[in-house]
Amino acid sequence: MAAKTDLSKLNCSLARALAAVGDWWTLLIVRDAFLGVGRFGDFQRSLGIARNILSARLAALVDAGILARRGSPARPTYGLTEKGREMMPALVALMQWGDKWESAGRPPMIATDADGVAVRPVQVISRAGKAVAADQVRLLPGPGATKRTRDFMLAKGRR
Amino acid sequence: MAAKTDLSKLNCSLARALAAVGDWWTLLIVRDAFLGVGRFGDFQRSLGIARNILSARLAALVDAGILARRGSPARPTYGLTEKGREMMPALVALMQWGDKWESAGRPPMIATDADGVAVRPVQVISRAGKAVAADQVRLLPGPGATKRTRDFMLAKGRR
DNA sequence: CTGTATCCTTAAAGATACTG
DNA sequence: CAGTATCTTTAAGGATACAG
Repeated sequence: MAAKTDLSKLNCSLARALAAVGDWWTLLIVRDAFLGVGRFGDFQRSLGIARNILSARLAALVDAGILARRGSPARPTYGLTEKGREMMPALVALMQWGDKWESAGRPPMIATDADGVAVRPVQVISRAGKAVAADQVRLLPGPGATKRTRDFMLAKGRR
Repeated sequence: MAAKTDLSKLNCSLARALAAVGDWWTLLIVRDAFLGVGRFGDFQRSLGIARNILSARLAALVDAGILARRGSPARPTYGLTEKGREMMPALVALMQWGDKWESAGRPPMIATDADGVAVRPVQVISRAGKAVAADQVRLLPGPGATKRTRDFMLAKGRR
């Protein structure tokens, strides 16, 4: 990072999402939270992260409304909020991508439904309910687009 | 990051995915590539990234097999490979999360199908074809899990 | 056990000049 | 236009000691 540009200014939801959770530790902490980890010490041992960094990350996640501190202040538990839980599809999609392309076909971890049956690969689904292939997905300006963004996207979006 | 631990050692697909694409610029470059950007200069202007950084990131992405250099060596075009295109669901999921939680309901950009109709929010879908709520998704050890990972996940995974 | 406070190292990012 | 080569800055991360 170092002297990094502020991603949250880029007028892009992806950039904002990354600004909120855009480093390794943050997403891995969220993953641990999904796994049921809640204690400071458990995060620390699970991830091998330095205590001060973990402290800062947890505070940032609470600040961002992704985690919530619960229980006794002296010995709190960190749990996902709704905002945090809604990261699940992105997390699973990333994990599946890693499974397929970076784990040589031997995934250390798989996402399942409540019955323990592996879920489908996450897909982009059209309004009509059909899977949309990656090269068919288009990114178009939304209501929050600036003129600059709009011009850029329309110029480049023609394919 | 500075003296960072090597994420690719964590035996976690998410960590490996993050190790491959785990910084802001990388994902934003991939996003631009989805938008049709292919030229060095266009990436540079679009993102406001320093030339040397862009150069390094593009090389890393090519090296990781996410982008491919095509056309004349003197004036190449960077295009997504299949591995790159398969990041789309994760990218869209992250973008939608940013839309909902970080863009005050005015998304600068929306994902649509080929007809320009906004796609559904990305969901985790069970083998049987039903949406799985975030708190119903379970993460279980896969074939590549080490004993340590397995023990950890089973201990924490009980909910 | 859950942090906070320091100190230190290092690598990531920026700026910029230069080359093919 | 598409990079490479330097140089500098800065902040992220690690280690560790200390506090409640």
